[in-house]
Amino acid sequence: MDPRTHTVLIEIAAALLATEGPQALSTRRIAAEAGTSTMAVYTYFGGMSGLVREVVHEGFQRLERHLTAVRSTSDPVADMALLGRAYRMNALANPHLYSVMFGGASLSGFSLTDDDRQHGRYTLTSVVECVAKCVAAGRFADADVAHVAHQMWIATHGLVTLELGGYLAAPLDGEALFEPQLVALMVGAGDRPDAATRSVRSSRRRIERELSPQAG
Amino acid sequence: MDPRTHTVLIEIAAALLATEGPQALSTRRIAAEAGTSTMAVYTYFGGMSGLVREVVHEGFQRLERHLTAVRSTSDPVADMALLGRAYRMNALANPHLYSVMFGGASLSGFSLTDDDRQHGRYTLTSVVECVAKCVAAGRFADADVAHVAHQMWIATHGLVTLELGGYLAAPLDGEALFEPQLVALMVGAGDRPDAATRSVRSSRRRIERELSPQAG
DNA sequence: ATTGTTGCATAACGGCGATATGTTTAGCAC
DNA sequence: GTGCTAAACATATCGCCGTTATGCAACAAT
Repeated sequence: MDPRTHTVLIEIAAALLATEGPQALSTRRIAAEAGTSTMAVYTYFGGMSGLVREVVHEGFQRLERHLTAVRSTSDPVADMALLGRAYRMNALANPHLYSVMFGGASLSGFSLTDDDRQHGRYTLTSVVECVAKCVAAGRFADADVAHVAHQMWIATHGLVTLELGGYLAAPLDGEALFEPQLVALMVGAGDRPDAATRSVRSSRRRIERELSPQAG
Repeated sequence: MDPRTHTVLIEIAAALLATEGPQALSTRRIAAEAGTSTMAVYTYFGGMSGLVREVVHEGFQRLERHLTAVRSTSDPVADMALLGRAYRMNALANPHLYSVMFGGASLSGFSLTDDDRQHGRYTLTSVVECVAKCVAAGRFADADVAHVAHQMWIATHGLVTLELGGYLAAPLDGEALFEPQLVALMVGAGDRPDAATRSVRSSRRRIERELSPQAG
């Protein structure tokens, strides 16, 4: 059992999924790129499904890392917007992976187990904590925190999947819809419209400020 | 060119997709069930993708029929909730079809064209009209109607896809999240919380009333 | 009647996931 | 060192897939 081959196979599969999409994932192709035979996929992962499962777990971990990497500011509502941005950007950066993770993109009989989905639900913990902060700060109404967190997740997921599916065309594309969508939900959660708008806009400015040094 | 064979193939494909999922869709299986050969799929649809495309178009039409079949009441906000219910119920009744339509469930290299997606966007026309009514009735703020309609669509789509993916588990399943999600968005659109809650609840009672004679 | 076209059956091709069957290698008791 | 065992991997094969090529019967037009 060579742990290097194990990781190499996952990385190659992830790269193939990212660059050429689900239909590029085949045992023969992966084995060829790894310089081994198709049997490696079976000895290490029990088959194609097992390998895809590992790639999906990797995707969940990456998503979780992106979300926990969001630094909290003094404005919890702005933090929520930052969380949404991080979530959306991660999905847009890895569209095929996101589809397999949440879209149930049925690739050659692969399907997630309840265990896999449990990883996906951890996505919510960051959001729940943020909603709790918003409530504690008096910005959101003292409603069911889990409900509100789910609403944020659902809306962002819906936006992302429709965007990935090509259903949000310019001029009303995902970018133009993201902020008003968040503001509407925040107002629905009890925040004042002007305050929510300010928080969301400030989160955008913060992102732009952080990205500009990298672009320059 | 037998138009009956044409329709029979589509119906069989749709039935297979509905009952056994995407992986049951194969030219050989469909041809066997239709009592013909695999060539029929190619003479009529040019290949598997063409057949799937017809099934998807059928799905869009069925969705549109479900949405336009929603009778408008005296309360446009309740109408919006009824629209959302019809959308969700249609998706839950045809989960595999919905995945192919919007989830980009990559089955054997099939992918939607911009023309296909245009059909999907017609989904919005019912919603846009309903939002316009809500604004006209003074229930929603006089904001961008297209934005609000998109928000409704996005949220309902997000709820449905997460539900289909198995990510909304009891006790916070799709059923428990549907109404608060709608209320939050309606409040975000400018409606008063108590009024929105009443409208959504009345829409649920209306549905229950209409379904009870069928159940008995 | 002949010709061309259409509709579909049959067979074949390349590629897929998966399995069966070697073959080679690694670890280890002695 | 030798011999044994088990794992890692290669090769070949099976059944299924979408697709294409080929053949053939029915029919239309001339």
